[in-house]
Amino acid sequence: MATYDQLKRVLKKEGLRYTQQRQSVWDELCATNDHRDAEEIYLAIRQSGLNVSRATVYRTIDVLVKNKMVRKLELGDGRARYEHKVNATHHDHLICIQCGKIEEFMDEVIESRQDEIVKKFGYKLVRHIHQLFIICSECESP
Amino acid sequence: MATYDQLKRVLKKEGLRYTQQRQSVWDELCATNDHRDAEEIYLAIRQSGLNVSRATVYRTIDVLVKNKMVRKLELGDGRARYEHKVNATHHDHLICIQCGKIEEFMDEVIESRQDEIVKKFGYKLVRHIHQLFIICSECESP
DNA sequence: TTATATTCTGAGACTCAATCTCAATAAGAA
DNA sequence: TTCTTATTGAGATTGAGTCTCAGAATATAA
Repeated sequence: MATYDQLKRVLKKEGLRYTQQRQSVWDELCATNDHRDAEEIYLAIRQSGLNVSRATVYRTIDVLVKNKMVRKLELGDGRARYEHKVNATHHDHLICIQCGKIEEFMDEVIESRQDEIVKKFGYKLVRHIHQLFIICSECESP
Repeated sequence: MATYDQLKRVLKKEGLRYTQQRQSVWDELCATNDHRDAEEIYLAIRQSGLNVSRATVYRTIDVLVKNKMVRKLELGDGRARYEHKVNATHHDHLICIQCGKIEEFMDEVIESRQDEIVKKFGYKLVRHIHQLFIICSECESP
């Protein structure tokens, strides 16, 4: 697995042990490009025959998010979604409020305007959330 | 009170009765330009000597949000914040991750880029969230 | 006005994602 | 392999927000 070393390296950096459970969480996150919640990831791992607890899933995801291997998405519905960042470039999201489909967008102009706004205030930009809640074409005219 | 009629009109439109409790929630929301959570609003009303339940605060806020008298802000920390929209123009938010201070920004270029992006996808924009998480000048060099 | 119907409220039970606890288990250094 | 220490899992706990339902308040009918 290509990302096996990355996990080991990050765990070592954090002073954490390499375990089968942590590997399985990372594997499952990398298994798709979906934006899934913790419960879906937990169930998918169990589906594959491995025994991992919810607590471990949450704890491992936290480490991965902290080390930028995984991105956490807050959509305002009380359940965080996660996406792995292997081979990923920066992007923000379009979310269909009807079917829940999530798509990605990236706009250089918006990115630089953000920087300028923050600069004008004299602040330091740490991260941003930019979500466009839409009705997708399938939902608009099925 | 300038916004007294607005509340009555909206309640009538929704087929709801005008009550002291609903008025007090709306009054408290209008009392400041802060971005407060439901608990803070609940406590502020009680502080002023009125007896209103948490349930009523939440229920009333929902009606106000639905009717665009109040805006709900999801910052990803599990507690929604609310701001009244009296005399307010559209804006998005800068949030200091150190002290929690919230400031407002508005950028025509970003607004129109958003529309273009959504149009390119063939979707219909319903609403958007754009939050810049920053470290403010006071927190950066105290 | 009084009677009747309907909505509203409040206290606390409940939900659900996420976090915490702690005894048992596993990793890894020596 | 032994020993120390971190990790895990089951279930308890948290906390924001929602729901329930009997009693209170308000509107409508008479």
